Amino acid sequence: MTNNQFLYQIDKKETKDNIILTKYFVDDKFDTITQNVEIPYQILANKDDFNKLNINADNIIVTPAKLTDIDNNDVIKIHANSKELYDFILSELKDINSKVYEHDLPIEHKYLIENDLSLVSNNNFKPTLKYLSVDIETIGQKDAQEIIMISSFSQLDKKMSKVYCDMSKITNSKLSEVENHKFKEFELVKCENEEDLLIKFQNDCIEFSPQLLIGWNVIDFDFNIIKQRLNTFGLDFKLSKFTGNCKLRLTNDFFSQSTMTCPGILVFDIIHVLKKNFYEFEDFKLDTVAKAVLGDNKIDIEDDSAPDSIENKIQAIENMFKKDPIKLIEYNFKDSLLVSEIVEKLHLLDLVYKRSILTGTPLAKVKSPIATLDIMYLKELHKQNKVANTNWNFQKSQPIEGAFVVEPTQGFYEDVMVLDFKSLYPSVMMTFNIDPFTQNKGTQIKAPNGATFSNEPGILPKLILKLYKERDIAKQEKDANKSQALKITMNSFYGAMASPKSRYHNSELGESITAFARHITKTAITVTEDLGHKVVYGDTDSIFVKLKDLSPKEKLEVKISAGKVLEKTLNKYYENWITKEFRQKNFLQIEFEKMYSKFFIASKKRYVGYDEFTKKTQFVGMQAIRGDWTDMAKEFQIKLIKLIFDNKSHQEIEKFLLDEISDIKKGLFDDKLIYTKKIAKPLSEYTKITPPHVKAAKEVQGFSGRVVKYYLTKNGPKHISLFDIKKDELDYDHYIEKQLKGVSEEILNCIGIKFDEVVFKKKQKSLSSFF
DNA sequence: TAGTTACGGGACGCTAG
DNA sequence: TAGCGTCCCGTAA
Repeated sequence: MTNNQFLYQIDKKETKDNIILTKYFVDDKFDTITQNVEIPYQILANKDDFNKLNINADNIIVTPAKLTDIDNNDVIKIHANSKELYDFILSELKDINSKVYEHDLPIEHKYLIENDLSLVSNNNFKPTLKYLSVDIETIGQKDAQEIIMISSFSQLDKKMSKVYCDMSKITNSKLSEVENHKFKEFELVKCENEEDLLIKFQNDCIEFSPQLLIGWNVIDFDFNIIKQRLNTFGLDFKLSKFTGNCKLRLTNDFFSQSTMTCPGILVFDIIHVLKKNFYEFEDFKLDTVAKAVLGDNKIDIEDDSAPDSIENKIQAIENMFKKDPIKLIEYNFKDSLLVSEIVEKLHLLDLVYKRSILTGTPLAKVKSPIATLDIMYLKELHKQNKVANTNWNFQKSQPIEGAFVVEPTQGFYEDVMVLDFKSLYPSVMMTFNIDPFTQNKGTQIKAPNGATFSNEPGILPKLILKLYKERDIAKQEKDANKSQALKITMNSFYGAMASPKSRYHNSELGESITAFARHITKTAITVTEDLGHKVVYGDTDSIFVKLKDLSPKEKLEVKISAGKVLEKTLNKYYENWITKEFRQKNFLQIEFEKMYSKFFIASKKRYVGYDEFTKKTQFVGMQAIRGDWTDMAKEFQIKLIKLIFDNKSHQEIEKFLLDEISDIKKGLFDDKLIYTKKIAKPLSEYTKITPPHVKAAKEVQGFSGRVVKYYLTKNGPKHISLFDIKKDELDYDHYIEKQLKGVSEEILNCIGIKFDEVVFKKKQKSLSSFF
């Protein structure tokens, strides 16, 4: 047996007598190894309280846990030999209002913590899960879909490049063409019917035995339908060689995401993996992401005249299946391939594995900050022979006051430099020793909100410091993924502490973090302005500074070195403050990050800057980057800013505006006047007001889905699937007044151009020339 | 089963007149 | 019909 093993999944099964954990490991040959452990039903309870109970001790084993709780009470471990007894003891303890510790902790996590199991047995082992990327194509109306194809691709085995196709559904005249076609990249598995297709796919999957299934929206769509269709034919939803079926937990509510688990197989929807690792794209269509990541594109199946409504897409697939089944088969395969290529190009799974290994959190849970913090924290806490409370039924608490944002003066500026604090919240937690177990234990450290912390090193700061140091090493080794994994983990801890769902949550502690952060950013502003510079803006951990006596004509190097001087001054200030006032090691660090030679600030959280380092214009928070503005307006704003940054004349800018208006009225931008907005809750719950996108959605019969695309017509909002170019007249005045003016008025104002005057003058002119 | 708060700005819909 | 509070979405950090 090799010692290169990675624990990638851990399942539990409750029996009458005990709990059985199944551990799934992957080794360096990509094989799965399983191991079962039996765990007794166990309770951590307050010793004194338990002794008050009159319980027959024959069936239970009580051992001292050698742990104490936060109030220094002794804790005992109660082993019950049955679920029944366990439940009984619990209810007895509850009756006398006794504390039970860490009882909400999932048993798998408890096991990992108590046994201090490393997820990899050999630290140099870089695990890889054998995955199968899956995509299906269907025909038929919603809720009555039939699967016509399933494609699969594995990064580790070319033989798994397959498209399973139901040949019985292919148009007769095309059948021989498909049968004789030689597909280069994959094997076409010819199936007699849908049932045959499902069985063949299922058998191949079981035989191949991947550790991971991936795809695009693969749980909510592909596997959901695969499950339904298997059940229709009386077949089990089984994809794994290990005992048990796959479980699909779809969430109908609008907030959480669906999950799927199989014995020994994890299932990742790559969309969610990307989002959880802070990747950003224009949207999360496979097409868009593939293009951004790979520069590649899918075979285009969409009819250009019919932008992506779901109905149209279904229709397009049906049409292609009839007219050109070979193309659809290739298209189907390409989807599976693209998902794999995205994953490989970004080393996305490697990032997830690293997060798991670095935090000791099972792969399925790394996306949860609370679970991650819990596992890391409890390991340390137990080492100190302490035990945490159970977070029984958390309640919504008063929101914690958050960050400080500078009220800016709207307008254009030149040479604005951005300095920001590196990982501000983690560095605050380390510097000020913020931890539930150091809280109220001494007054050496006093937060602006009144919370006090001792100098005795806390667990949370220690955890962060460990990650912080590892990140430095990762940076030196140029391991971008490892560095990113550590950054994500560090930054997630504040969120976990500030959530009432976390067992460590308390408002005063949460407040202390943000209060320190506000204080620090405000001090940075004071110190900077005392030097005579001007702070134009700032948000949470950043300040935007216009340096005094710095001519725009100065060379870039001169500007940069001036920025570095300020950076140094500020860092010296904080070093001094922390060591003198708190006698702590200082982790606060501000860095000269950006140099905007051209800068426009619209309001808090909305600005544009031309970055001298990247040589790119960055839009932050502006309409130009918001998904709920029309393309026409967004593109106009970008062009307008460019004209102004390029110092174009007023005449030129006014002409640009007037030309745009006339082009809109000529209908040249009709395809860029579509509004896109998400439906955030079930349609029936919009009771207070009916926003335009909801109106548009309500007119579509049986509307399902979360994205609404609509036009604004003279008769109000109209969903694009119901829009009829002959009957519905686009409301150009609305688009000019709301969209065009909306994205440009405040900008034009700042350079002394009044939108209304320009547009109004034009009207007068055209009228006079008309008469 | 679940990280947080701050913020801008359009549209709606009630209220006063 | 103007003014204003509220809902709603998408965003910054």
